Amino acid sequence: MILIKQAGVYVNILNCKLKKHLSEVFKKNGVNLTAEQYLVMDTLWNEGTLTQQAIAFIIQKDKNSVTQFIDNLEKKGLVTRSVSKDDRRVNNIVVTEQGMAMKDSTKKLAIETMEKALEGIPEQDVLTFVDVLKKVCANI
Amino acid sequence: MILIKQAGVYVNILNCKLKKHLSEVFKKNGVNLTAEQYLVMDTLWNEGTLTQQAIAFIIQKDKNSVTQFIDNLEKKGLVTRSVSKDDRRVNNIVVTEQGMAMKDSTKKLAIETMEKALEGIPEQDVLTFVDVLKKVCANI
DNA sequence: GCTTTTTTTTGCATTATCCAAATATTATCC
DNA sequence: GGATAATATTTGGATAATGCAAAAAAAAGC
Repeated sequence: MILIKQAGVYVNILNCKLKKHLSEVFKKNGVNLTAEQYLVMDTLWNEGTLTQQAIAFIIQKDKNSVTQFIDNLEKKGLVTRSVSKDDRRVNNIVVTEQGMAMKDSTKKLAIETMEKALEGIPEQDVLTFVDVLKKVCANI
Repeated sequence: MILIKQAGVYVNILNCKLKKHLSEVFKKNGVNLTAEQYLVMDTLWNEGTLTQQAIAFIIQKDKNSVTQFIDNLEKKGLVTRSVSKDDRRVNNIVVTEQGMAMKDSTKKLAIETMEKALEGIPEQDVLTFVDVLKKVCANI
């Protein structure tokens, strides 16, 4: 019972710490991205060009938030909006050269940060952890 | 490797969903609290009167955030600041009658929300989940 | 007593998120 | 074909969480 309540509390605390920590690691290494902006960039790096709606679906944020993320990433020159030829309501979000140039090093930083965070935790427990995370996401 | 990266992503998504969902449940039941405000109230309900610094330590937020949480809770009439007699720099944060009146029903709502979120997940996995959450928090 | 430390506040900035309304475009229905 | 509905995105306005730096007030140390 107590444990159940703690789950929510620790998810909150952990999220906060992870975001802050990742920001610091990025900053130290000259990467100017918030956690959410990284989320978007990583999605684009993995999936290629996507519409804003598709991004919103994948990272499970609402459309207004995505509009803002793209605004900020565009200001930084990392992505561009390109109106779709098929449907002119749609923006295709394309990673720029500058955005691609930082891909490998930035991904590496993110992975190293998570590896350090998960240090000393048995692999099986990490598997369970991610599995529960996904299931709870689906439950809500 | 992919899995490790996912952990951070899902912690972010889950936190967002949990906060939103809890807000909705609270709202539906006439409880006017954000997730963070609930965190503070729950801490005070459990521990009794605390200084702002103690609250910040327990919920692991910074002092400025706590100042704001207390401001908002005070506006809602749920807590009061009471200058300590021992050390006049210190505010003792006291839950008001109104704050105490909502304790049981609000706690119940929060627990039920988490129970639903964890529905269908084996108890052993929930234990591992919370254990990993705590360990990762400690790692950062 | 003077300096340092501690607790909290204040002001200011950014970011994430939400809601509702507006815009532009496409799809549908009669 | 033209009115209407649906879709993708933007905009404006709001709240909230967080961060940083400086200020204020009180206590502690020497």
